[in-house]
Amino acid sequence: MNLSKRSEYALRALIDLGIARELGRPILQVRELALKEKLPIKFLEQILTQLRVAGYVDTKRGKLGGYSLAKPASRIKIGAVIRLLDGPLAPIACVSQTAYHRCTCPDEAHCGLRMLMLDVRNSIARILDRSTLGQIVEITLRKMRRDKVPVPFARRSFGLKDLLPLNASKTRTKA
Amino acid sequence: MNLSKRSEYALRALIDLGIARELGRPILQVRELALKEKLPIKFLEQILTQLRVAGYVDTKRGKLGGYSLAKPASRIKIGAVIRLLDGPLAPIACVSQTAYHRCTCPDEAHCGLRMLMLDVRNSIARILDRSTLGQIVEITLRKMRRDKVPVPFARRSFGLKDLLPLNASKTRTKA
DNA sequence: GCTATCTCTACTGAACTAGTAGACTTTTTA
DNA sequence: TAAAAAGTCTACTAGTTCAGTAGAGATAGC
Repeated sequence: MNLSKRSEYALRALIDLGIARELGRPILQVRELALKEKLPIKFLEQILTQLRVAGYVDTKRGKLGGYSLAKPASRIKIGAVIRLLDGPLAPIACVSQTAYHRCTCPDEAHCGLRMLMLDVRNSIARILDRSTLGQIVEITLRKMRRDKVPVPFARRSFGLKDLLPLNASKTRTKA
Repeated sequence: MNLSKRSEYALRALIDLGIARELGRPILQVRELALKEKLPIKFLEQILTQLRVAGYVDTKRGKLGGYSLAKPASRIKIGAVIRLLDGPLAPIACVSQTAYHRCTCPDEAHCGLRMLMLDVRNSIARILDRSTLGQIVEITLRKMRRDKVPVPFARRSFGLKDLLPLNASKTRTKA
């Protein structure tokens, strides 16, 4: 019943991109994403490439380049992202809707295990196929504001040339 | 979101043991189980050993030996069996009830991914921790009878020394 | 004591996971 | 126009897990 690191990192990155866009910063660099979520940068890069190929993110090369969402967050379904990276949601292939494969049991119609797993797969799919990135971003932001937690990726307020290097605020938070 | 073969085979075996007991044959041999479910016998043996150590099945050695359920089927929770063989049900460790482990995200309380995965884990656990082997056996048997499908592991009706070898009925079914 | 059964330990090939490395291309900007 | 800063692409890898296989040994029934 595991979510792979690939999927986990992909979702974290997408959520961050969604939050950042909502706050007026449509483009983020791999470095920023990796830093914020403490992920290995090169691994994250690979994952973002996968997301680009699948049409979830756009990229811009060169200086001031980076990644952005390729479509409205409300149209990105979490279930689809997980299926892309981890394969089917179903615990066993014989109850998968998207990648059905017969199992070895002699009689599917009377297989107790199958009935149970079908229940599980439907329950998982109901949640993941209905929730969108948009919802998650919205809920997260609302919670952060309610609890007065500083939101990440706030718009840079000093024009293109920032007065502070990117990690300065991080270093100074505790001081 | 995968169920391992280990868990799958374990559950198939337990269900079979439950059905067999219900039909008056409390003990089954590995060979019978492997044959019915088409599983590799030595692998299944390993799994059954694990189930024995955990107290789910009893064994009897020697001729006429075999495996039987160590407790009432109604007291065997599917979730517990899966946890034994596959580890926690939760998709990520930071939402596990039985094996919680902090993740790398900076703020658990405001992590959108976590909220979502908590939902998924609860949904899975709700199903698997509530269903018992007894329920599955009961439903399976009822379905089989309703559909007039021949039930497996019917009581041997000719005393200890069967007139037919074990696989004869299987071979002849189609003829 | 023979035979059929479970028991225990060790081994293994293949696939997967979670990365790392580095040369290359593209864009900005000084 | 060239340096710097970004993403791109391909290849590699250590470690782990999965799904078994193998075989000698213990035990019980006949």
